[in-house]
Amino acid sequence: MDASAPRTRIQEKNTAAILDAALDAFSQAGFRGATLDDISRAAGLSKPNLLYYFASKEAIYVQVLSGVLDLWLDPLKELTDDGDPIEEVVAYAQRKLEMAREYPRESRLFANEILQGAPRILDIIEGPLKQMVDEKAALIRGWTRAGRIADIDPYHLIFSIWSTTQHYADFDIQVRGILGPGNGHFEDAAAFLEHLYRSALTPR
Amino acid sequence: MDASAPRTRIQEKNTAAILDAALDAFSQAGFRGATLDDISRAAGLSKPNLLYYFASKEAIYVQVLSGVLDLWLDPLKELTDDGDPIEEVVAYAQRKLEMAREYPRESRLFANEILQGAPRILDIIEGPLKQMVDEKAALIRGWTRAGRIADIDPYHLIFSIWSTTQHYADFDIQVRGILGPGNGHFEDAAAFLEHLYRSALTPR
DNA sequence: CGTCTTCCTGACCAATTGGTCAAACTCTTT
DNA sequence: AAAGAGTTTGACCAATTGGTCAGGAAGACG
Repeated sequence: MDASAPRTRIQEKNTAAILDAALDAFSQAGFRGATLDDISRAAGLSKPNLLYYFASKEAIYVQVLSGVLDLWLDPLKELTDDGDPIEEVVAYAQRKLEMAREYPRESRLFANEILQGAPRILDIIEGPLKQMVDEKAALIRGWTRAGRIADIDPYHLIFSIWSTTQHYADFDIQVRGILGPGNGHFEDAAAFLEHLYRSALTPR
Repeated sequence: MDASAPRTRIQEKNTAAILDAALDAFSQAGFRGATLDDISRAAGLSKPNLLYYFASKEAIYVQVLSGVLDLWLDPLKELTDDGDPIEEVVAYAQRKLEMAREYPRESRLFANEILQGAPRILDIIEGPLKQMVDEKAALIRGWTRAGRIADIDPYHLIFSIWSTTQHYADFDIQVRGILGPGNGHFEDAAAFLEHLYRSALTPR
């Protein structure tokens, strides 16, 4: 069966349940740590039925990962030359932080994949992702040359935005262990990141 | 056998080989992803011989993790009231970056553990680690109150230092995929982070 | 209603994996 | 060199896990 294009209502419902359960499982335990039994139990289906919809564990993982990738690399596209450069960058950081809050499972799955050496998406990183980052880095370089922002390495700026924002999803347990439960710290993080990038980018 | 206190030369050599191989394996594949066969092969020992030195896979992992924790939480201790506050924070970030360069395996193992929900070290996070962070946060708060640095959330400052520096170890593949191979980017990262934190902390 | 397709399951399988154990080997010590 | 401790291994085991398969149940449709 090809579950990438559901044709009936039952297929649609079940593939959605599988992918959601799989996102849960894979993001918590990694590819190897998650089992088909876990996923099928969480999806409310039998294991053979899982494999009726997807050819293999790998196939499930790849489809989940593919969905995550689309979602994950999207916000960067919106970093454009439209408004004030500093506001653009700050807004991008806020958008990424929002993603970490709204989609922690996706963030963790991505982190897991990269940690294991990105065996399935290395070509995407070295291809489309690199290309987009190069593009945005050139844009930022242009702002620096025009004197609109401080002289700053655009690649490491982007890396720092990725890391600081995703930290609140990937290291969630650590953050909560230190700050206590609840979600209030996201407000503080937003304010902190705004200050961090505004001060780093403001020409002096 | 209790491998935590080697008594003979053979024990010393073999436990060291096992722990090193285990650090390799666990940091690359996580606890579940790594197998005793992997570890024993890399250590040049038979599997039963591994289990002569360590009671179980879990015991190996715990000992490796314990070593990593000691190493990992150390640099923060050196953040003191000795010199100029801004230089102190910048130096801390540089130290952490240096750790990411020197000990990427340790960084990844730690990241893996936290990602999986820190099942084995949650008490350390909520206890000693939280305590030390609280302490350092109070120190930084004091600097702000004295007008020596900008008004900034000390907890999120520490989180951002952790995330930006560890990113170069944990997301190494992504960084290299975008910047190309080699280690030259660590110099650029050091310069970037210095600028980032200097500008964020300088009172305006 | 009957038929054809889609959906689902119990039973089963081979491979992997963490771990055991008795026996053998080697090194140290007296 | 003999005793005794420390070290190593091959053979084995039970549990888990990804995956298969033949057949049955349930929908869709003319």
